[in-house]
Amino acid sequence: MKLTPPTIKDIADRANVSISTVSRALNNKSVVRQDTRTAVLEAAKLLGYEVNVFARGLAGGQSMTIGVVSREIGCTLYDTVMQGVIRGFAGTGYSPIFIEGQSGEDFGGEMIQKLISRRVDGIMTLGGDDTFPENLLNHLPEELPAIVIGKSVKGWEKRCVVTDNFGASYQATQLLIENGHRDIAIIRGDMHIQDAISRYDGYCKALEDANLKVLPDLIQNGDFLAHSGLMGIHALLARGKPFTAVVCGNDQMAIGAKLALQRRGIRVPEDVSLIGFDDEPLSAYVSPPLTTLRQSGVEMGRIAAKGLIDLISAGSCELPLLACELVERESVAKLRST
Amino acid sequence: MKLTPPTIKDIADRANVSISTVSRALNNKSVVRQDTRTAVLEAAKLLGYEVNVFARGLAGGQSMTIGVVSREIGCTLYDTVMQGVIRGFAGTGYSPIFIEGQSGEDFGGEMIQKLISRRVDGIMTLGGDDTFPENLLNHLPEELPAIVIGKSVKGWEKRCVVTDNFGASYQATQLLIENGHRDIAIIRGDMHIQDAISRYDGYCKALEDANLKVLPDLIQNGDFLAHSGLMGIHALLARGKPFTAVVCGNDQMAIGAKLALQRRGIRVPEDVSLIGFDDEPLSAYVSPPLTTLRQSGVEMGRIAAKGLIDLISAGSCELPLLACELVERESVAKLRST
DNA sequence: GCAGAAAATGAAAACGCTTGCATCATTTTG
DNA sequence: CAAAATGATGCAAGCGTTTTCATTTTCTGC
Repeated sequence: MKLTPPTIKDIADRANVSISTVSRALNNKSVVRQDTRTAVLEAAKLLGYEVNVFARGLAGGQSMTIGVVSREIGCTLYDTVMQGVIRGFAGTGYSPIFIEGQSGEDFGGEMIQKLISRRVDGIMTLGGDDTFPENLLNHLPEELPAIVIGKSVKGWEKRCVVTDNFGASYQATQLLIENGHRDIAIIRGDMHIQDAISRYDGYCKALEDANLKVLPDLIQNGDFLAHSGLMGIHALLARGKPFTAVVCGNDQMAIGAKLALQRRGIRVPEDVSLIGFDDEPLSAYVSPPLTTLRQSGVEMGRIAAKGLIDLISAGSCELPLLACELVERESVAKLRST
Repeated sequence: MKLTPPTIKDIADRANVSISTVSRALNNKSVVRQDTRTAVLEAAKLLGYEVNVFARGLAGGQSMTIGVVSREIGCTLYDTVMQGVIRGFAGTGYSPIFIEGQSGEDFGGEMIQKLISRRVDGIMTLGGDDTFPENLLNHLPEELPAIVIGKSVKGWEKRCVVTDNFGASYQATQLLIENGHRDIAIIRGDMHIQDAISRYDGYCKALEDANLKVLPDLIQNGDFLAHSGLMGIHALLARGKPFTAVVCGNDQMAIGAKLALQRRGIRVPEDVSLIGFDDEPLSAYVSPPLTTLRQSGVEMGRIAAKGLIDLISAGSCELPLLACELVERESVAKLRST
């Protein structure tokens, strides 16, 4: 590797133009004549020129850096979203940097400072709870392009990449209802998290639309981890209120629930149907294979990245509402007539 | 947010010193008098100063950026390693940027250029296959600090963060042997990947040390995905050579294998014992719960981050060989005397 | 109390790029 | 055909740091 990479000065010499022209040609400003531009571009290519991000950033140009800020990660979905983000930015010149806020962190403070310090060209937020990402967004300079992933934030609807959790959950619950189930329990995810809330709402709506009651005895809280699914079943059972199906906040909890049921001698799906969310890699390989609603984290990340780039360059972006795909496997069965 | 963040000039004015002194004080150079330093630091704090990474980078200082380059990710373990890396750098001032090389990418070219362009202070590589990360490392400037995660690279032993896959696999196989098993099959991971190779080697060594033969008929290739575990069992069974235990390259394949076995009416662990790797979140919640060797990706990432920082600041680092922890659950049983 | 050494500080030159303004070349217009 | 408008290019001033070198201050030993 060359110790001192070529600079625009080198290009300028080689192409017999001034460095300003080189800069303009490289940045696709319109004021360069076509043949000069190609000459410059050729010289640049020949020299293996790569812009010095720092110099550009300093000079007031773009930093080509995107700040991706999230609350504590640890949820499988957002891991894959990160992947999608990385891929989405690959080859675009932008580099995402990830900032993970510890819970309870002062988002207005340190985090913003870090973003400023790096002069990010845009930011993305990952995930949502009661206060995040609103607390961050509120402190952001108006003109900084931002995309929100995983929560539909008031006033930012056009800039949110979300899966239709409500609709998906509605669909899941409806599937259960169509199969004859009446006593449908739910093990919710962490209700501080937006996804959990939307899914719960979808469950309620589906029930109501079918003239079924939402019974507190059939509602159990979890935290998206398998263990809470398992404990959830025990809690549900302990209440004595019978149920024949359970909507689970995600696959992990569904699998925990499944285990708890099976250990108690309750068969899935013969006695109790189960449905999850996310379609994790393993969900197809448990017994019975889990019926679930698939959403692609990678896709979310990709879309968000593309959206943010559009936002930066064009000032606007088009973001589709991502639908979940129902993956019917074997954990849901028709209610046996008793 | 202030539109123009404070600069060292502002601090200098406020503390009645020159900007050079401010710079020195901020960077902990020894040549500043103690009281001047505190004065500067106070002023900086008061103004909410945050260094402009670009200016620093340009001026030849540090970029405070770490390049994390990997082959295609998609393996759950490396997702969590990424998390560990992010956390490991949190609060240190360094920001990792992730670069994912598509397979077949010319590592000597574009990728290096990007790293240079960003003037990274150090790099980390994630994962390993036949040629990666050697192909990258060879093109690196000598003086660039680098840490390798997931492969023990020749000549870089001191800079590799690896789990003892060989030892872990040896231990796994040994556990099976201790339980009386003689006919032990293996479903290997993708043999282009270092982890798969080491695990296979450990399996062979354990067998040999117990005077058992490594039989080609009991060796099956997989790709770390559950489906390949499932197919692996079918292939193994089709060969007709009986076996009573299977070492699987990771938990996903183990769970795929388990399903295949159960579907064929072969009981786990009564008829065939199964052992996996990685201890994925769900591994404890399948039936029977999977015996496995746990390794912590987050821990790997953390350690690597710390190591790299040491390397950058002190010129050397201490990296422990990470041991896997045997998690005994219920997928391994004593061989029934026939 | 002073010479000289050591320590602390300041002035100014990079670092590589963008960009406003001035300049020069090329068209267009009257 | 001259004058004005337009288009393309060059010049030079930053951007906020670090760092070298020179200068000033403080300390040491006599």
